[in-house]
Amino acid sequence: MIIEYALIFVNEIRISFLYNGGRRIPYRKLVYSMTSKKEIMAYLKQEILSLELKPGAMISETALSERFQLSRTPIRDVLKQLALEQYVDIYPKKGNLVSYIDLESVEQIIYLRNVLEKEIMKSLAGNFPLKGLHMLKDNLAQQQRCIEQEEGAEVFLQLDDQFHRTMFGLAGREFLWGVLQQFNVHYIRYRKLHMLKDEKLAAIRQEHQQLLDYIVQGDTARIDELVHHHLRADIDSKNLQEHFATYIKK
Amino acid sequence: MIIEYALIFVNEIRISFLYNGGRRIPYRKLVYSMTSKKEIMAYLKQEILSLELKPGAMISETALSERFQLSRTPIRDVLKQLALEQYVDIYPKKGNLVSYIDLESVEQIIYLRNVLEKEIMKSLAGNFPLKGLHMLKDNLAQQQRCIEQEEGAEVFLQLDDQFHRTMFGLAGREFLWGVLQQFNVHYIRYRKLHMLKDEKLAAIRQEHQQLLDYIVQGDTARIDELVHHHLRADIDSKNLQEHFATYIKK
DNA sequence: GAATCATATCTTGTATACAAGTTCATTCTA
DNA sequence: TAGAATGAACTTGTATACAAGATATGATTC
Repeated sequence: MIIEYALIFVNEIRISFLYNGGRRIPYRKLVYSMTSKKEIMAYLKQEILSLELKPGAMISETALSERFQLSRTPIRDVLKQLALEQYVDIYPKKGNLVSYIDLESVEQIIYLRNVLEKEIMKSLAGNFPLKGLHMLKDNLAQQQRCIEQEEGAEVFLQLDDQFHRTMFGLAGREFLWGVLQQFNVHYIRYRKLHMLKDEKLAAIRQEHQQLLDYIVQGDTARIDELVHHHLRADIDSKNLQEHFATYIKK
Repeated sequence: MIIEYALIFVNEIRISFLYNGGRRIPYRKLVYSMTSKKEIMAYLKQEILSLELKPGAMISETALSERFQLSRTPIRDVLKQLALEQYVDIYPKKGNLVSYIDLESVEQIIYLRNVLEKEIMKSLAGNFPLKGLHMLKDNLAQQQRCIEQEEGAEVFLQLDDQFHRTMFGLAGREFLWGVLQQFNVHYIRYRKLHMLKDEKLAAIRQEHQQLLDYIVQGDTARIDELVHHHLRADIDSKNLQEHFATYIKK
C-alpha cells in the first residue's frame, strides 16, 4: 500500500496528518504497535481450550496487562467476553478463574448436537449435493491418513469437527453450528481429556463413513440410530472423575 | 437488619469501619445509592424487546451515563454484554445502535426450537409426570382465560413461553431452554410485530391442547407433524417486510 | 463555483488514579 | 496463649481525563 503523506503543523502544537488515498489518518496510527484485543482473546481461548491454562487457574487483570503491554481497561473487556462464553468465571473483587469443566453442560450440548444432526442428516438424505459429497469424502480420506500416520487425536478431532460442520453447512444451518460453538468450552475440554486411543479413532471414522453412505442412500431410519450412537459413545464421565477430579465443576 | 457499628479513626485520616455481625464493611457502602449494572441491563433489554427502543436507534454511552448517574465504564460493560447477545451493534468510534431484526436468525432459531421440542415431547410421550400434567393443564386454562377476556397477545405470548419452558423442564432440558433464550432477541421482536389476532391465538391454544393429549397418549407420530406445524405456522415475513421495512436487517 | 482543507463536535477506545472488597499475616489485648 | 483487631497486600470496580476515529460544516484556494 502506497501512502502519500503531508505533515502539517497547526497552531504549532497539533499533531500532523498523513494522507492515504485521500483519506486522512492520524500520524500516531502508524506508530501503533500493539496486540489487539481480538488477538489476546484468541490467544487466551486457545490456552484455555488446550488446557495449558488449567481449570481453576487464576488470571488476574494486572498480570495480563503487564504481559500484553496494555492497560487494564481493554483487558477487562476481553475477560468480560470470555466470562460470557464461560471460559472464565469472574468473582467480584476476588479474581478471575478459568472455569471448571461443567459435565452438565457437556451432556446437554451433546444432546443438542445429537438431535440437530439427526434432523440435518435426514434432511440431506436423498437430495445430497454432489459438491458436498466430494468435500466429505476428501475429509474421510484425511481422517484415514491421520489414523494411519498416527498424527494424534488433536488433528483427528479437528477433522471430525470439519466433517460435522460441513454437514451443517450443506443443510444451510451454519448459523446453528455457530450457536453450538458458543457453548462448547466444556465439551471441547472434556473431549480432550479423554485422550482417545487409535482404535477408537478408527471406529469413529468408520461411523462417519457409514453415516455418509446412509445419507447418500437416503436411509433415514438407520441415520437415526447411528447418529444417536455416534455421539453418545464416548461419554465416560466416571473415568474422567477419577483422573481429573480437580478439573471438574462440583 | 441490625447493624452494630464502631467508628474508629486511625492515623487521624483513615475512613472508619462499620461492623455488621462481626463482619467488617467500609462505611461508604451504606451511603451508596445507585442503580446496579444488572438493573440497567434488564431495563435496556426490556426497552429493546418491547420495541420502545426501535431498531436502528442510537444509544450513546454518555447519554446512558447521564441518565443512570453512573460513569461510562460500567455503562460500557452493559453495552458490551448487550452486544454479545445481539441486542446492540457496536460500531467502533461511531456509536451503538439497537440491532435490526435479523430474519435469518429468526428462521434458524425457530428451526432449532422445532427440532428440539419434537424430540423433547417424544421423550415425554408415555412416561409423563403427573405433576407436569397439572402445570400444563393449568397453563392451558390460563391461556383460555386470556383469550376470552381479551387480555392481549402480550400476556398470551408469556403463557406460551411458559408452556414450552415447562416442557423443557420436565424433560430435564432447562439448560437448552436457556441456550435458546440467549439467541432470541430477533425472534421475540419478530413475534411481537406480528400482532397476532384473537382467532390466531385460539388456534395456537388449540394446538397446545392437542400436543398435550398426544403426549399423554404417547402418540409420537402425530407429535412429529404437529410440532412442525405449530412453530412454522406464523412465519409471514413478506407482510413484515412491507410494514416494518425499517426494522429489518438488510 | 468546486474541490480541498481545517476545524469543531460528536462518537467510542485507552490509560490511570483511586475506591472498595477479600484475604492473610501480624499485632495487640485480655 | 487464644482470639479479636488491625493493617498490608492483593483482587476487581468506578470515575475521569485524554486519545483517536467519524462526520458535518464552514473556510480557503484554485
